[in-house]
Amino acid sequence: MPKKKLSEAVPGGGPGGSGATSYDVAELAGVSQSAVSRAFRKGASIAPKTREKIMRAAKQLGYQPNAFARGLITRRTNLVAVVISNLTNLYYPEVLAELTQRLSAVGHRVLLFSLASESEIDEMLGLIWPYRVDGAIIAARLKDDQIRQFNDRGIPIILYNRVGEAEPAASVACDSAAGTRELIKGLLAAGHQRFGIIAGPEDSYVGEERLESARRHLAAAGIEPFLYRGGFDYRSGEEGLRALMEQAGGKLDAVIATNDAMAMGAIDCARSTYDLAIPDQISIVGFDGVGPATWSGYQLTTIRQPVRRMAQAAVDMLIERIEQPGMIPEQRLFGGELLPGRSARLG
Amino acid sequence: MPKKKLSEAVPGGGPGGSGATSYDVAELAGVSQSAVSRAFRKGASIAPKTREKIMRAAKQLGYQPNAFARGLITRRTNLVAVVISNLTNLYYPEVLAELTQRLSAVGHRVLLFSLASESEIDEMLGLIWPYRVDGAIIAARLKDDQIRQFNDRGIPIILYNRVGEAEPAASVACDSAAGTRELIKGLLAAGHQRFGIIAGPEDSYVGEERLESARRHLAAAGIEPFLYRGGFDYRSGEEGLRALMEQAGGKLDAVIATNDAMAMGAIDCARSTYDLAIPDQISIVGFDGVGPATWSGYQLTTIRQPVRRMAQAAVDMLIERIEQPGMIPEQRLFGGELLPGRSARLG
DNA sequence: ATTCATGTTGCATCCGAAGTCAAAACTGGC
DNA sequence: GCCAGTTTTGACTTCGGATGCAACATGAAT
Repeated sequence: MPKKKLSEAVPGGGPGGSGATSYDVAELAGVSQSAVSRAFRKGASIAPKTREKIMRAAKQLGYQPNAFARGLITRRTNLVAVVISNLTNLYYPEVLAELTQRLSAVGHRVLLFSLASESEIDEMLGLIWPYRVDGAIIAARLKDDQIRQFNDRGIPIILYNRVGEAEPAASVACDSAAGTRELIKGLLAAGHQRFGIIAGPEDSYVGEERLESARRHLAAAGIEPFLYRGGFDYRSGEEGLRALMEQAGGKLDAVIATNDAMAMGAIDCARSTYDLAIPDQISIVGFDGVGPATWSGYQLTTIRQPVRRMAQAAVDMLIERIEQPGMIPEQRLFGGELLPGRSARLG
Repeated sequence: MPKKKLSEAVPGGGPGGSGATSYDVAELAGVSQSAVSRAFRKGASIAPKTREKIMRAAKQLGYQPNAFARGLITRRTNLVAVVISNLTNLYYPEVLAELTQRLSAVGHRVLLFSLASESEIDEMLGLIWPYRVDGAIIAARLKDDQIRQFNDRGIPIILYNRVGEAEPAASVACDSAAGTRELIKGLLAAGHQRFGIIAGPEDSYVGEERLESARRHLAAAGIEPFLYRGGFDYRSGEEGLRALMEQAGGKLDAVIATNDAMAMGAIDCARSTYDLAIPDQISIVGFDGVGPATWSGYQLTTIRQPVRRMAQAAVDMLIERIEQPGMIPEQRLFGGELLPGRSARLG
C-alpha cells in the first residue's frame, strides 16, 4: 500500500470539498504528488499534456494549493502587512484601497492592521512576526528600534508618509514642505497679512513638517502666525478657527490647516459662527486633496497628494526589495498638485 | 548527532535574527522541541518553571511560533477574510476599522480584499481558498453559488448588510426598511407633498431595500415620488437633485437620498444651484450616519447605522460559528438611530 | 543499433510546530 | 525506602506542498 496521505472521503460528499490535497489530485490524475506540485508552479519542468491532465483533475476536486504548506517550505508567504494608524481619517481609506488592489495585482495578499493608538505598535508587531510576511507597508509612526526589528528579521518595509530617523528605511512620501510653500507663496502674493495655523498633533510626522514649513516661509516674510493645535479631525478645525479668531482679535486674513478635514471644519465654522464669506473675507487652505475637498460646498484650495502614484511606488519598491534583498533603502518624495479651489485667494 | 533542524547561524549576527525555530529555543533552554511547543500553548501540560525557562530562551532569540507551520498542522489559521466592495465609500472605512480591531481582540488577523467591481468576486475567491481562512466577513454581493462555495468548504461566513437568497448564510444588517419608514413618517407628518428619491445602483442590496421601502410608504399615503438613479456618490447626489427638480418642474418638498453621500451632494446642489434654504424650502434626508453627516455644514437628517454594535455582532457570530461549525445560520437585523439633524423638517 | 543530449518523472526529504504515547520524574502514603 | 498515582517530558509522526537527485523516456546524431 504505497499510496499514503490521501484525504478522507469528502464529508459533504459533494465535489470539491474543503480538503483536497496534491496527493488526491495526483491519484486521480495517475501521477505523483511532485508532478502536481510542478503543474502549479509556472516554469517548472513538466510536460504540457501532463500538466493539462493534472489541471483537469484539480478542477474536478476543487483543489487549490495550500498556501500554508507552500509558505512553510518556500519561505515566501505572499503576504504583505499593511499597517494604518487610523482608518477613520478621510485620507487613508483611499490609500488602503490603492495599496490593496495593486498588491493583489502582483500576487500578494494584504494582512491588515489598524491601530487605535500609536502605543499599540509594539503589541501589533508581535502579531505580525508569526505570519512571516514578505514585506510591510507602514503608515504609522515607527520608532527606530521598531524599524530595526524589521531590518533584523530581513523583512523589507516601506514607510508611507513617514521617514526613518537614525535607522535606514525605504519610504514614499508627499513633499509636505514644498506643498505648503506653494500655498503660502500664493497667499502672500494675494496680500494676506494676518495668518493662523491649525496644526495637527505633535506626534504626526507630516503634520509637523507642514507646520514647520509654514512657519519658516511666513517668517521669511516677516510674519508671525497664530497657532492652534488640533487632532486632524473636523472638530479640531472648527475649534481651531474659533481659537485663532480669539487670538487674533477677530482679524484674520488666512488660515492654514495642515489637513483637509480641519480646513473644512474651519470653513464651516467661519461661515456659520462668524458669518464670513470665503474666500472674500478669509482664505482657508488645507492639505491632502481628499474626496470631500472637491465637493461643491467646500471647493477647498489645497494640495492634492498623488495617492495613486504613491501607492504604486510603494508597492513597486516593496516588491523590488522583496525580490532583491539588501538594496540600499530608497526614499521617494512626490510633489503634490495645487488644487486652486475657491476657499482661498491666491496671488 | 541527535540534534537536528537547528537553523543556521544568524546572518546578521544580532540577537533575534529572523529565523529562530522551536528547535533553536529548545536547544538553548536545554529541553525538547515538544516542550517549546507546549510552552506556547496555554493549558498544555508543562511545569511552570520549565515554561519560564523556555520563555526566557525564546525572548532571547526573538522567537515567535511560525503561524504557517502551526496552521498546517492545526488546520486553524486564525485568518479571517474581510471582503469590502468599495473602500472609497465613506461608510466602509468605519466598518473596516471596527472589524479589524475587534477581530484582533479575539486573536484573529484580517486578510483584506477590496474589489474594483463586483465582477471580480470569483477571481477573488480563488485568492482566498489557498489561505484556508477560518472564516470570512463579506460586505459585497455574493451570488448563491458563491455562498455555496464557502458552505461546501466548511468556511463560515457572515454577510454584512447583505442577505443570502436561496443559500443559507448568516448575516448582520441594519434595518433599512424600518429606518426609511421612520424618515418618511416624519416627512409626511411635517406635511411634505412632492417627493423625490435619489436611489443607488440597482445592484446594491441595501439601496434597493431603501428604495423599495420608501416607495411603499409613500404609496400608502397616495404619493408617487420622482425617481433618479445614482451611484451612491456625492456627484450622483448633485446630479440627482438637478434631475429631480427638472422632473418636478422646480417644485419639490422633500428628497430622500438612499445614502448620506448623495444627500450631501443634493444639499450642496440645492443651495448653490437653486438657492434653496434647507430645511425651510426643501427637506433632504440621507441614510448611514457617516462622519461628515454631522458636520455643521450639513447636519444631515439621517438614520445612523449602529456600526460598532453591528461589527461586534458580526465578529461574535463568526467566532461562534468557527468554534461550533454546523450551527443554523442566524440573521441579525439592527435598528438604526434617527439623527434629527437640520436638513429636514420632520413632524 | 548505439550513444548522447535533452526533457520528464518519481522518490525521498524538508520546512516548523503540534499532538500522541510511552517512558521518566515526581508526589504522597505507608 | 518502596509503591501506586500523577505530572512532566522527549521521541516520533503528522500536516501538504516544494525540490534535489537519480531514474527514465524521448529523439537526434552517429
